[in-house]
Amino acid sequence: MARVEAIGNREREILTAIVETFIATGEPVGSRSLSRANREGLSPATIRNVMADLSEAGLLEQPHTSAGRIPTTKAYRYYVEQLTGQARLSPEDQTIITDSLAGVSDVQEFMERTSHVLSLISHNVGVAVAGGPKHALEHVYFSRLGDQKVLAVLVTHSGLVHDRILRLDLSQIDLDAAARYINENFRGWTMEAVRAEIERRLEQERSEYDRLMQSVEKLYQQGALAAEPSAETVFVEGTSNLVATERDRERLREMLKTLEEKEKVIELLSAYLDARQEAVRVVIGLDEALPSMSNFVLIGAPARVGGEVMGSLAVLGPTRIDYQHAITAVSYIARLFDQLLNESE
Amino acid sequence: MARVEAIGNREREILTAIVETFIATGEPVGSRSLSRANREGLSPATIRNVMADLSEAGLLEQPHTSAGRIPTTKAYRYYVEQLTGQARLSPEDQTIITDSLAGVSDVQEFMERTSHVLSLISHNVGVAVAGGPKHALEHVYFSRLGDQKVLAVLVTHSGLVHDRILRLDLSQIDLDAAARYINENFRGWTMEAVRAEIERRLEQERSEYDRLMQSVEKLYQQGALAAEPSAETVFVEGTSNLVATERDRERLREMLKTLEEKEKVIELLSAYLDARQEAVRVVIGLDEALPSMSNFVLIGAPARVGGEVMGSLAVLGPTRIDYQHAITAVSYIARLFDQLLNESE
DNA sequence: GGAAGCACTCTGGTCAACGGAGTGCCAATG
DNA sequence: CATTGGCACTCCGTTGACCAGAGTGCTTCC
Repeated sequence: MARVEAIGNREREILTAIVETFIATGEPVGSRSLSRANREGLSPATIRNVMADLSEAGLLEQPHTSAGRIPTTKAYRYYVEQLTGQARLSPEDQTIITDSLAGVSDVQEFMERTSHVLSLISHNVGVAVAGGPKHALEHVYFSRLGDQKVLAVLVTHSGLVHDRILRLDLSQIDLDAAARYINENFRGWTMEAVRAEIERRLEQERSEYDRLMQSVEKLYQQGALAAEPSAETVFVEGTSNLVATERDRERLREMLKTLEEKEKVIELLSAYLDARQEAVRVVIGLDEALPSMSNFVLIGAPARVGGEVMGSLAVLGPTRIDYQHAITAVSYIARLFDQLLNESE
Repeated sequence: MARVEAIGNREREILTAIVETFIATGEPVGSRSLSRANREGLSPATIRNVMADLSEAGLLEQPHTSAGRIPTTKAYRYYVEQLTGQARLSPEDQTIITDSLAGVSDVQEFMERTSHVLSLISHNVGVAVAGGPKHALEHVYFSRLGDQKVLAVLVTHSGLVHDRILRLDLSQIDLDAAARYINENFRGWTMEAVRAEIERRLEQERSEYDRLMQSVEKLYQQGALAAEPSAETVFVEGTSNLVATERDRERLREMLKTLEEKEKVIELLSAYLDARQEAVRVVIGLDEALPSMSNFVLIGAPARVGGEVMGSLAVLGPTRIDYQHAITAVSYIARLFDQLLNESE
C-alpha cells in the first residue's frame, strides 16, 4: 500500500483541490469537472490516473463505480495538516465576535455567547463548556434566608460563582464564623483539596469539637462545598444548522439527542481537548467518542486565563466543513478569552 | 354557516373519533376506515354525510378532493374542550417525574429538570422558564474579589439567586455598608421598585452626598441591581423529537432556530400563560406569536409557590399531540412544584 | 509520463400507467 | 326520513421504463 509520505507535488495539489471542491459543493468530484476548474489544464485522463493512486492510498473513495470521488477521513486529516494556519479572520467576523462578547465579565456569560457566536459564523454547531475540573477557592459566603434555609455562595479564583440553597438551621453569626474559618484557612486551595482537608480535620478533632467546627460540619454535610462551582456548564447552540447538513432523518434525530445530553458533550470535549495543548485541535471522525456523530468533526481549543484552563470551546460540524474558517474563528475567540478576562485581574 | 353549538351527538362522536385516529395515525382519515373501526358499525356513506356537515362547519378539511379529512384547529379546540380532564397520570410517568425531580431545592434546577422530564414523557419539546417579571428582594451581598472586581449576589424572596461580577474599586467596608443600607431599606421590595427608589434618592440627595451614597451610586451604576435576578432562564429540551414530527426540512430548521432564541420562547410563554390562570392552558395554533410554529400547540401552566408565580412550564408539540397525556403531565408537575418548594418554607 | 479515445456503468429525472383510497351523488330501503 | 348501497370520478403515490449526463478504466498513441 502506498505510504502517505510518498505523495508527490502533483498528487498533493489534486488532493487539496478535490477536498476543497467537495467541501464547497458536497458532490462527489469527478476528473472532468476538476480538469475544467484547474487552471493548469491537466487533462481528465491524467487526473484520473492520479485519482486512482490516491484511492489506492486510502485517501479517496467512491460512493459507487462511475461516481466521482469523495475524500476519506484520512484525506481530511492530511488536508488539515497542510493548512498554513496563517489565515486571518475576516473583519466582518471579527466585529461580529467582538460585538457579541463586548462587556462580558464572567466565564459563564462568555461561554454562552461564545457558543452562540461560533454557531453563527461557522454555520454549524457551537459548543462551549465553562468550568474545568480544578478551581481554586476564592471565598465562600453563607447567608441565612429564612428558617431552615441557608444560601451558600462559592466563588473561585477564576471568577466562577456557584450558589446553592441548603436546608439547615444556623444563626447568621455561626454562618459568618464558619465562612471566616473556611476563607482564612483555604483560600487558594482547589475545591477537592478543601474538601479533603476539612474531612480530615473533622475526623481528627472530633473529640474537641467546638461550636465553630460543628457549624462547619453541618454545612459540609449539607453539601455547601460539594458542588463544584458551576461544575461544567454546557452551552450548545446552532443545532438548527444540522438540518441542512445531515440528510438522513434518523441520524439527525440521533445527533440532536446526543447534543441534548450534556454529559455526552462534556465527555467529548474533555476526551479530545487536552489542557496542555496550546492551539486549536482538529479531530476528524468522532466515531469512537460519539457513535452518532461519526463523520463529524470537532474543532476546538481550551479556554485559558493566564495559564489556568477555564473551559473549552469548539465548533462541531460535518467533515465537509470550512476548516480554515472554523480554526481561525476558534483560535481568535480563545485568544480573546484570555485577553478579556485577564485584563481585569 | 353552521354554529358549533348545532353539533349533535352523532356528529360529536364522529368528530372525536376522527381527531383521535388522526392523532394516532397522522394520516387523513376516510369514511371507510372509520366505519370499520367504529364499533357501532355505521356505514361509510352515513359517515360521509356527517363528514360533509363537519367540513361545512369548518371543523374538517381535506388536503385535496379524494383524500380523507383532517381536523382543523377549530376541531382541536373543540376536542380539547370536550376532554373530561379527569384522567390520571400513569404510575410509570409519575415515578419518572418524581424520580427526576427528587431532591431539587431551587427553582432553576427544578425548571431544568422539568423541561427534560416533560420532553421525555410527552415525546415532544419540553419548555420551562424560571423567573417571572417581579421578584421581591431578599437581600444583596457584595464582596471584593481582587482589585477592580466585586462580586454582587442578589437573592430574592422566592429563592432565586443571581450573581454578577462588577468592575469597580471599593473597599470591603464600603461594600458592606452599601449592602447593609440596601438590605435594611429595601427588603421585600420588587427589584423594579428598588431601582426606582434608589434612583430617586440619588437624585434627591445629590447635594449632601456622603460616602455611603457614593458607594451605592457606584454599585448601582455598575449594574449591581440591574439584572433581574436570573431574569428568565429558559430551558428547552427534546428538540430531537421535532425531527419525527415535522417532515418539511425547511420548517424544521425554522423551528429549531426559533427555539434556540430564548427571547422568542419567553415571549411565547408570557404571551399565553397568564399569571392569573389557574389550570393548564392549551393554545392551539401558535401562528401569530411564532409564525414558524404555526400548526403547533402549547400546553402549559404557570409554576407557583404559594400564590407567587415563579416561572412556567409547557409542552410544545404538533397539533396532533396526545392532549390528554400532555395536559395531565403538565398539571401534575405544576402541582408538584408548589408542593416541593413550599414544604421547605 | 501525459493525452486522447472508447466502451461501459451508475445515477437522477421524467413520463406514463396503475392500483388504492376516498369522495359526491343518487336511488333504494326499513 | 334517516340510512344505506352502488357507481362514476378524482387524486395521490408507486412502479417501471427510458434517457441524458457524468464518471470510470483501460488501451493506445505521442
